[in-house]
Formats: sequence, structure tokens, C-alpha cells
Amino acid sequence: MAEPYNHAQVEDKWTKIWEEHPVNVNDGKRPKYYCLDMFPYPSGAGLHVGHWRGYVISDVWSRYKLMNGYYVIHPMGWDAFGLPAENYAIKTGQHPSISTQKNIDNIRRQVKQIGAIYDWDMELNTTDPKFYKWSQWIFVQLFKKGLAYEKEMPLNWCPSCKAVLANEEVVDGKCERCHSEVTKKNLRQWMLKITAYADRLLDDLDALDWPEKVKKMQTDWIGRSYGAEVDFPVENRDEKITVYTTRPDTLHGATFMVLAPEHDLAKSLATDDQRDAVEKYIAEAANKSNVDRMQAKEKTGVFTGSYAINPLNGNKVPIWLSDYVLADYGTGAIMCVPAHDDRDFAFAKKFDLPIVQVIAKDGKEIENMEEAYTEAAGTMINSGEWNGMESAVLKKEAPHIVEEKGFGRAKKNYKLRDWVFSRQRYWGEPIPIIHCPKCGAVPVPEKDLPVVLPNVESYQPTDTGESPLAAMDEWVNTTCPCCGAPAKRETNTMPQWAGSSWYFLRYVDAHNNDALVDREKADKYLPVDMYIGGVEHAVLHLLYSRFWTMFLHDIGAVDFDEPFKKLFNQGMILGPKGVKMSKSLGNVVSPDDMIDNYGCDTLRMYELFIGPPQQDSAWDDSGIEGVYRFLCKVWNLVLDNKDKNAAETKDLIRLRHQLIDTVTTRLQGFNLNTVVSAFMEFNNKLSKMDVDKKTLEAYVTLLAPFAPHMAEELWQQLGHDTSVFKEKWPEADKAAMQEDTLEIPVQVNGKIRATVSVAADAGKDEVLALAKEAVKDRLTDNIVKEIYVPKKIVNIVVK
RNA sequence: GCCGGCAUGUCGGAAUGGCAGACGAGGAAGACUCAAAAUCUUUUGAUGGCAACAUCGUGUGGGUUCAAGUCCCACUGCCGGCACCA
Repeated sequence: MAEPYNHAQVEDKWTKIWEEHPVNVNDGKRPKYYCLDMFPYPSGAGLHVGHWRGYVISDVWSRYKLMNGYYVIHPMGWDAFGLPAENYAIKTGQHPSISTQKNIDNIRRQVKQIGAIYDWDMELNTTDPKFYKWSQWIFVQLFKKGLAYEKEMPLNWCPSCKAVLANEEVVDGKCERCHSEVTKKNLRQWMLKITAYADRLLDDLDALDWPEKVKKMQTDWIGRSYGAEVDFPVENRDEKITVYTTRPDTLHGATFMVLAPEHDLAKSLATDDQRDAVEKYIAEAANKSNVDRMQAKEKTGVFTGSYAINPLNGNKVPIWLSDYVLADYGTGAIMCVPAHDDRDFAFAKKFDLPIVQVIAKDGKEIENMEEAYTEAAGTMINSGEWNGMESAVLKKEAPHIVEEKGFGRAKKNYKLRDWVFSRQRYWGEPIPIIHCPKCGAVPVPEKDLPVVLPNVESYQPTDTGESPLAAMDEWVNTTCPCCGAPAKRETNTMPQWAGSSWYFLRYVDAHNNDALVDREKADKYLPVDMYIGGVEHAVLHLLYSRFWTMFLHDIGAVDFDEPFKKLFNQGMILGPKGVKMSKSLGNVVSPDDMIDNYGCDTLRMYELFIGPPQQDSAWDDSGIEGVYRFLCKVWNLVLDNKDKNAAETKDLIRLRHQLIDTVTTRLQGFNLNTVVSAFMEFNNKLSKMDVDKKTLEAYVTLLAPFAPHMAEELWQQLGHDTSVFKEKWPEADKAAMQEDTLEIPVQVNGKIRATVSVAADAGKDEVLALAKEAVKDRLTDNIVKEIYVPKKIVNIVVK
């Protein structure tokens, strides 16, 4: 009998050996494969078994690629700037630079326990000035191309985080991170013109090998629509009000118009007798929070007293104000067609405004309309020269018709807004801009980068909308790089998303001081072939990264414009009762305990076995026991058989090739939970046999990506003095996989009634004869149909 | 409200339209043991039957097919995304 499996001993041994002799090195001969994890932010809580899952999946995939002859780029780093790190520092009373370093050290220790083939020479940290020098450099390039600009506008303000938020960071009117209600604050902020890339961000999605769900989310977020702008002259005045509509076909039905309370003309359109009411409404709207505005059940509004002229039919339409019209989408003004839009319908009902149907529903006009008819399907009515046209056709033609008539033009619009890029917090990359009274905003010259974040004692956020850096006079006061006059540094910092928007480019040239990445290395090793992480980044990080990569492509820094060819979203590991793991619920399972009790290899395999990798799964302590038992059985099976010199029987050869085929197919389909099942079934079958050495070797080789320490140990015990990871991934021989005899189920009228054994090469007639004999009691004289699906099933249909 | 996804034993889950419930967990019985743990063996969807076996069974109702967990239609429930974007 072999020594029982001692996971600690085996794993310690191979951890040391691999540290001295890494199994994945670049020999310059093999093609590259870049398999990347979304890098973690080093929180004080450390990793739980949920974080592990993605890292295990990516390591299994990396090792599989390694054994298929690739040089695998598989790096790890730390996303260490940003609010979570800073809040943790404030809570624990340590300077963020100190607590961040401590957290990184702890998480690095935990990540190393995964036993992954990470290349630690590539390790990076977004708070390292050598790294963020290049985040700043990218900002300067964006500025030079006019894609970074300053703007004063009402912004999402989180009173708890004391910082502005990008639209992407507001969820249900609340702060994505701390769930406080978001308010509006008028601030001058740095914006990045992501909208300039809206079409490319949208159109390039098609070609990406990403989950459809994520592509859909990005598509909806960008929210492109096609329609027209139409100019409505204001009665008795020189102004025109321009509206955006996706339904210019319904222009004849526009019976009133509504402006956002923030619209430039809102105040001036008020007539004398309406002035008080208008000003009151505008003031009220300004005070409403996002949440109030979103949750409004009833439409509110006020009539300005003014009228506009419908440019198509010359009708007078009253101009109203209402906060259901968004100031920052389209033109901040809409034409209202209550008969064919739910919101306009509700507004018209509430304020008793006329409703004119212009598309016939089921060929006729609706009597006593109770809800809007919103389909673009039907014949036009009440529409003058457009009467009789099909609305679906007209919808497409109308933008060009209004263009020809001279009061409108075709127009695309997007829900996507420009990216609010500055934060009023300490723990971030300083924005490399100097404000000069004469020259305006001037970028810090590239030779002076990085602008190092000064070490301050007081880094608490302020309520004023100013960064804590603003209080550091000796840092703020500088000279203008253009004219030499006294000038002030920009005191806002970048958001957490800055470093993560490009870090994946840096790993392949992590120590370069002259460029963010050497172009030759970029061409050779980039982009990322496989990106693995949680779905929570579907729009934020993944959209920002795509934007920055496209920009870097456009300025010639890299030669590709999509950073991640393939994306895989792993599901979360939930607590034992199926709820999210959290400290407050006390249901966090630490990998440290699991490793002590069962070892790294067991935890790796259990993380895979727990369920389909893309699906959330609840942690179950007795589940990991089962995997541990399995690995003990593998250990015993290999070591008990290794010196037996058992004959290589046909059965063993067949089972071996079936295993190779199953494991390879399932691995390629990312069905990793069923790969583990396949190993278990194989082990169960072999435990009753004497197993030959070739089969043992194939088994250990296939197990290597999953349980690398055990596989390496068993490989050595089988008499090898090189690493199992130098082995080529085995190939299945289809012919050897074939069974000699097959068990064929026999159905009568679709119900299984018997099973017959036939030779694998038996012909149809032979099988059918055997089948009919087996179920002869159930057959009548009237056989309607005889079906034989080769090697699968027989079905005999009788009357 | 709109747009996605999912629904299978006691539990996690498995099934290119072809034997539903692989594999694991849990349960039950047995072996070993003074005993327990560990380990090993057998068993484990429901109902009826001593048994062979039969009938039912993949959220609900219908349909296509020789054959449906799988395809189509309608519905219900849960999860996720968006949410006054004109």
C-alpha cells in the first residue's frame, strides 16, 4: 500500500520546486496566448472562496494552453487606487499608502496559494508612480486630441463618498458603491469624450467573442436611436425650438410640446400671467433629487403661456414645461404626440390637451382612446398629404422629407453621455494639468510626468467639492509650463477606473520607463486572448477599456482596437444558504481554512465541481469533502498500480481514449464541472481493474491543469524526472474509443421495452431482427414503421 | 413597464431531438471496530406489487415528431439588465 495522500507535504514540495524552475517560460519559439484575470483591488478583508473561482478557471485554461504548446501570458496585479482603498484607510486610521501596501502583501500571499502559473515579474500596481505615469500620459494625449475637456454642469454627487459619480456609477438613483441617494451638484469637472467613440463602441461589438448578455448590456447602455430633429418656430418671436423625435412620421399628431425645466428658453417663454407659476416649477424641479424625479408616479408640468407652430401643418401648439423631459438628452425639448406615446398620453390626459390619432389601428380610428397606440404599424390618417401611407415606411422616410422641406434633418442620438473623469478625493492619480491665469488649462509636459501624489497628513474628503489636495499650497502652487507665470495644479484626481482602463497593456512590458508599452512587444504579445472576471463590469470597466484601447490605437500606441478577444464571466460563489457572501452576514468562507484542511488541489477542483462556471453556486462544506475523497482515490489508484506492470488491455485503451476525448471536449466548451465528473467516473471504473502504465500516465497528464501539485508528484512517482507540464496534451484516437458491442434500447411506440446487445458493426436488418425478437410479445401484425438510428436506438411503431 | 436568462430527485447538478436523474452530497442497510471516526460494500425519483414488472414523472396548458427536459405557441414563478432616452 502506498503512503496516504498528504496534501500539505505534496503542495509545499512542488511550490518550492516551481518557484525555482517555473513551468511556463518564454523560449521565444512558441506562439503566445494571453489569458488574463480581472485584477483585484486589495481590500482589507482579503480573498474569499468566491474570488478564487475565476482565478482557478483562468489557471486551468492557462495550463491547458501551456500543454498545447503556447507561451502563456498569465499575469496578476493590483487595482489599488480609488474609494474602497481610501475608505478602508480612513476607517482604520492608516495612511492609504500604508494600508494599501499591507493589503497587497496579504492578498498576494493568498493569490499565491492558488498555485497558478502567474508570472510575478509582470506584477503591477496602479498606485506605483512608474505605472500611473502612463495613466497620466494617456490623459495628456486625450487632452491634446480634444477628448478631455472641462465643463461646469450639474453632476451626480454622492454626499457619503463626497465625490462626483459617472452615470455608469449611479444605480437606481443611488451610489453604486455605498447606496446613498445621489444628489445633483453644479461643479466644474473633467470630462472624457467617450461619445465620440459611440458608433465604434457599438458596431465593433458584433465581432467580439463575448457573452451575448454583456454585448446586449453595452448596446443598451450606448442606446443609439435614429430619428430627426424638427424645428418649431415660436409664435410671435424669432426663436425656434428644436426637438428630437424617433417618430417623425407622427408629426401631424404633435398637439403640444414640452421642454425640460432646465431648457435655455424655459424662463423666457413664460408670458406675464404664467411667469410666477413657471419660475416656481423650475425652482421645484431643481431641488428634486434623482430618486424623486424617477419615482414620480404622476406627471407634473406647467404651461408657459407661449405657443409654437407645427412646421408641417401650421397648427398652434402650446409649450409646456415638465421634468419628465430630460435636459441632457436630445435637445431637452420634445414634440408631443399623445395618441402614439404613453408618456405624452398621460400628460395630455392630466392637463386636458388635445389628442389626435394619426395612425389607424386595425384600419380605423379608435373611439374613446384609453391608451396610446405605440406601434409603428398601420395607415396614416389625419395627416394631410401623408394620409394613406404606411407608418413603418414613413418612419424611415420622414427624416428626409422634413430635411427637404427645410425645417428638420435626420439625426442619430445616444443614451451614452461623456465620462465624468475627475474625483474630489485624495487616493487617485493626480490629473496632470496646470491652470494658468493667462494660458488656461495646460497639460504637464511629458518629461515632468508623473505628477506624484503628494504625501499628506489629512486626506479626508471635504464637503465643498474640492479635493483634499487643494489645501496643499506648496504642491498646488507652481509655474505655467507655457509662460512661466505663477499657476496652480489641478487638484482633482482620476476615478478608480483609470488604471484598469489600460493595465492589460502594461503587463507585457511592465518595467518600461520610456513608453506605456514598447510597440514591438505590444505587436507580439497583445491583445488579450481570454479575459476572465465577474459580470459586474459589463458596462463600466469593459466599456472604458474599449474606449481607451481604441484611442491608443488611433494615436499609434497599439495596432489593435479591441482589448479583449474573448470574455468569460464566472458566476459568484454564494454563502451556504444561497445568499451573497458578506462580512455582516458572517457567511464568508475563507480559502485559507480550506487550504489547511484539504489543500490547494482539492479547493481548485471543488471550485470547478460546485456548478457550471458561468452560474452562481452556493458553497457547501460537504461538497468539498467529496472532492477530497476523490483525490485520495486518485492518489491510491495511481500509486497502487504503478509497479504492477499490468497489461495494456483493449478495455483500458478504450477507457483511456474516451477519457481524453471527454475531458478535452468539455474543457474546450468550458464545461469544467463535468470535466471533474468525467474524472470521477473514470476513477470509479478503474478502481476495479489492474491499470497499465500508459493509462496511468495519460490520466495524470489530463489531471495536471486541475490538480497540478498532485499530478506533478504522481508524474514523478511514475518515474519521470521532467515536469508533467512539459508533456503534450494527449490526443484521443477515435478508433480506439469504439466499443465492441453496443446496448441498443428497443422502443415500441416510443416506450422502452427491451435492450439488445449487438456487435458495433451490425447492420440495420440484423439489429431490427434482434429488436423485433426481443419485443415480439408486444408486436401486432400491423407494423407501421421501423426506425433504427445507428448505434443509438430502435423504435417500432405498431397499430 | 421594456429587454434578456432560468425552472430536472432530499440538495448541487448531468443529458449533439434518441435508455431522464451521470457525478457528487445527503439518507438507509451492512462489513471492519470494544466503540466511534475514517474506509469499504449495497441501496436510494414517486406509486402499486413478495417479485418479475407495471404506471406516473423534467414549473403549467397546448402543439410538432416514430421519439421532447431539449423544438414551437401561450401562461406562471424566480433571477438579472434598463428604466420618463421621446
